[in-house]
Amino acid sequence: MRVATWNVNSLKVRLPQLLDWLRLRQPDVVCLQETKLEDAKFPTAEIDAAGYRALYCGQKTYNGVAILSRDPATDPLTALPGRADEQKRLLAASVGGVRIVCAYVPNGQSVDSDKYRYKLDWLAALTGWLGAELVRHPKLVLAGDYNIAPEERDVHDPRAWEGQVLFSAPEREAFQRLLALGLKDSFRLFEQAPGSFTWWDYRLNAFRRKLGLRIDHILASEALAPLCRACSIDIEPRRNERPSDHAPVVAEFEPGS
DNA sequence: ATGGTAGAAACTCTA
Repeated sequence: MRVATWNVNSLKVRLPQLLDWLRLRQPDVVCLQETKLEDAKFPTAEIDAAGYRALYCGQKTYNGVAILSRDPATDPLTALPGRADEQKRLLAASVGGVRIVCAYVPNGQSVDSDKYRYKLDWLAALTGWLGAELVRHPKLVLAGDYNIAPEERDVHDPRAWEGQVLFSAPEREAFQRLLALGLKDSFRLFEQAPGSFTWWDYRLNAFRRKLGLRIDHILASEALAPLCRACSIDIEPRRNERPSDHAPVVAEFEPGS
C-alpha cells in the first residue's frame, strides 16, 4: 500500500497538478491538506475519473482535509471526538485494514500568538485521542502537515530557526509525545539525503536556495512500521508552475498490510 | 527594521 500526504494549498488551483501526480505516482491512499474548499465544491467527478474515491471535510478559504483512496474508505471521522472545532483539520478513515489519519496541524503563526497556544492545545488533544484510536486500530498511519520540524537536520538553518514557530521546543516536544505513542517517523526508517525538506516559503526564492523545512510527515504505528518498505519526499511538484509551497511525501507499506 | 509571495476574497488574513 502506497500512502502519500500533500498540502496542496488550494485544491481548486492544484487540481490539474494533483491529477497529473496521481497518474505518475499511483498512490493507493492520498491525504490532502489545505483544500480550502467547502464540501459542496469538492471536485468529486474529476477525482472519481482518476480512479479514486474521496472523503473530505472542508470549509471556505482556510484549512480543509481529504482522503483519496483506490479502495473504499470506511468508518470516517471528521473531528476529534468531544472537540467541536469549526477549523476543518482532521479526517480519519479505514482503508484496507489500515486506519488512515489525515491531519492539518495548526501553523501557530508565531510563538507569542494565540494561534500558537491553539496549536499546542490541538496537538495535545490529537495525542490524547490517538492513544485510544491505536487500541481500536493497531495498524495506523498519521499523515499530514504537522507544521513541526522535529530535529535540527529537518531545518536548513537550525540556529536561525531556534525558538521560532515550526521549530520551537514545545512544538518539538509535542512531536516527541506522538512518537511516545509508539509511532515511527517513516522517513527516518531509511537513509536519507541531508537537506531533505517538504516545505519552502514562497518568498525570497526559498526553494531555489534550498531554504526548506521538513514539516510534512507520515508516522506509522508500532504494528505497521515494520511493514514500511520505503519513504521519500517527491520534490518534483515543487518545480511546477504555480506550485504548492509543500512537496508530497510517499510511504510504501508491504502489500496486504 | 521587517520585507518578501501566494491564495482566497474583498482589502485583510493566513501561511
